[in-house]
Amino acid sequence: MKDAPRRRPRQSDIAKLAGVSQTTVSIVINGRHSDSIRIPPETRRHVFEVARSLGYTIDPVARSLAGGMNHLIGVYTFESLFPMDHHDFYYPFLVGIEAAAEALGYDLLMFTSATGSDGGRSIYREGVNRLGLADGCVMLGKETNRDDLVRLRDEGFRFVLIGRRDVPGPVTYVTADYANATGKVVDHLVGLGHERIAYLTAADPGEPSADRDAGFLAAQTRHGLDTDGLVLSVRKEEGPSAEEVRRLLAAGATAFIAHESVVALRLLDLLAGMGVDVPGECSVAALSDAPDAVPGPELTCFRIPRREMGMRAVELLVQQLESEEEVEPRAVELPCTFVAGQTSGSNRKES
Amino acid sequence: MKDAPRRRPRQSDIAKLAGVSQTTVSIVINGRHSDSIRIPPETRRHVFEVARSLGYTIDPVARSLAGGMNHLIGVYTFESLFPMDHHDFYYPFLVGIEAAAEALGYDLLMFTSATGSDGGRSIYREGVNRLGLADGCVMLGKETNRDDLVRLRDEGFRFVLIGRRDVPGPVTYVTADYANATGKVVDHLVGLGHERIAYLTAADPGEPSADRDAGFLAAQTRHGLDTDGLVLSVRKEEGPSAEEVRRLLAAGATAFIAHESVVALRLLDLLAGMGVDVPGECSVAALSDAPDAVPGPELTCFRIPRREMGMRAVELLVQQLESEEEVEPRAVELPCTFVAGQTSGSNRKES
DNA sequence: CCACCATGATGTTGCGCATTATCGAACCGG
DNA sequence: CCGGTTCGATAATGCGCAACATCATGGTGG
Repeated sequence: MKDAPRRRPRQSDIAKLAGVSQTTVSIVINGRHSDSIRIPPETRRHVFEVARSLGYTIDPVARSLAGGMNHLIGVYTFESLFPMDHHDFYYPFLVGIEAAAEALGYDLLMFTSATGSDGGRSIYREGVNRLGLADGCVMLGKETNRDDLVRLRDEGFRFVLIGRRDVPGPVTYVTADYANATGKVVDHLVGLGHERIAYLTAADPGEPSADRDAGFLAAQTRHGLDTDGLVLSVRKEEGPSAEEVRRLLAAGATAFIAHESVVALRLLDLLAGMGVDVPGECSVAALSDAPDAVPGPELTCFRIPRREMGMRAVELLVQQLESEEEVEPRAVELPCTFVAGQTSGSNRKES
Repeated sequence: MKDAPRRRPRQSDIAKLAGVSQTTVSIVINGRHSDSIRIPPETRRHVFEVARSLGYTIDPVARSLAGGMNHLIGVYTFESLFPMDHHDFYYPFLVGIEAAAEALGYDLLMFTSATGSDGGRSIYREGVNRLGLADGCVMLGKETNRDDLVRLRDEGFRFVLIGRRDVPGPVTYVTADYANATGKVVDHLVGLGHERIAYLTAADPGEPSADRDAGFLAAQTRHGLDTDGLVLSVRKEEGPSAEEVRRLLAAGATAFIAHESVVALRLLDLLAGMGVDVPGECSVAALSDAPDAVPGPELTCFRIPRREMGMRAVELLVQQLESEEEVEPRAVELPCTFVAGQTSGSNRKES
């Protein structure tokens, strides 16, 4: 009894059965009657009944085409969206993005096909911009291609970045206030009596690192700290060597601040290996959050409000999309929350 | 220099600029030239160039309406897609889905807006089926609404389920072979000399639970086990009570099998509290995987191949989408891998 | 009895694309 | 020089819906 693939019922089907016009059906279904457009309750009920009996559902595609917006927010990442190792990195952002999108009635379009043959991702593949599928886009990830971004904006495409980018011209982005948060960490250590603070900055550059550096510099000036021989550039993958740590200790360091929590954790291991007690003899702090499920003492650090950043990004984007006029690009900085943790204590070495 | 909100370029724009017809543009863009439809490479290149210079992207909505493919795979979950607590549950599926989609050149459309006012999700909200935007859909989650699924299928919408569903009529789904894996766990325990095995099944029903029960039943028959007074129905949220565990021990249980790893973990705590040594005096096993980042001994259990399930689901779906004729619905069962773990040992109580 | 207005609709158009059915020109053998 | 064939394209149509402009009817006041 399998008849030809049953077509979905359309408004015109309802119209025919109910003895009204397709226009009327549309008005009734969308509840668009008002003072100027009147459909008596009786007719409305009738149309609804027929619609129900047919199992009618609006075709979102046709509606979109007629109306303009897809109600789709693109999510674009420059790396794989669901990586095994970055697990804890993207996830909180996505949680926020999903929550906001859901609240605002948008669906999420995750771009995965944009991967080039070289493995790297690019927005423009064969000159075609897949992103256009979405009404606007939230962009996430570390290695943003500036040229692509500029081109995107010049095409009039709406997007919001998560993470600050120094792009020529105005863009809207949401970031965390790394500079301030860094300042608070320094304040904390200084408040504990530390005067010789070793600073392990990130070797690979980027705007977030720059912000942390700026925050540290400001705090350093504020407290009149001397950092002679106490600054070290460290690669995330390698961490500092034991030799380097020994040198910093020899230079009088009583506290360590590392950009990456991974580096801070490695530091803890090294110090333990040297018989240096943390936080008894020496304090360690990180300028980002520690991975959730890592055993060991809680780091002195700050939490990056990733969830909130995701939400704000979507909210800003939707605001842009739904306003008629051009919206001025905005930069939003969300505060980080300081975590005292258990790896910092008062300085016992009186200088 | 701010001009009126720039419209997206359309095929007709390209056509005008390139001096060809919109039809030609469509053919070129979609690479639909063949023996019968010929466009010389020169013209093609030209059209592509103009398209690129305009930053053209296909409008998925229009294309959809016209009956074409969007190269969009929908991902629909009956609960929040990125939940904080289910973190480890969905993620591996998504990893697999993304990988397969990327490999096959599809983008992912995550449906979040389908959440009803009651908080629960339904495909049909106010009679609107958003899913139609995607070419097909991968469906994920625990509380599938059977009626919705049947309706979807009858509308001719293509989808693949992750997780088995007993839906009237044929559907394609990918699941794990829980029955077999359960059997292997039982075999393992029996091999260690256990004859009195307590079985903690899930109180809230569902196909996966049923499969485990079936697997257990088969193994029980195979080994001639007596389970008198050893079967307990347990709610995941609560776990068994200390009293219940004591009763099972009194009934001679030397090993426990729990559906949920959470329950198994709680069991471990309870046994420890009673001074029962695991795995010395008593063994514990789970019929699912333990959360990754949970401290404590590794559970005897099996790993559900979530990543692979996600990949297979996408592959099956794309296969359906890209074949001309109707594809016979298929049920795929992927094997689980047994994990010996550290919570089971040989039975010391000689019976 | 007509002019006028409120009521309750309807006909038409177009969103951007894919598809179908054609069409003109060039070429080629006889 | 003409019928056929290949090559390279095109005009027209429709997908399902919303927006816009328009229209028939009946009652009411003058």
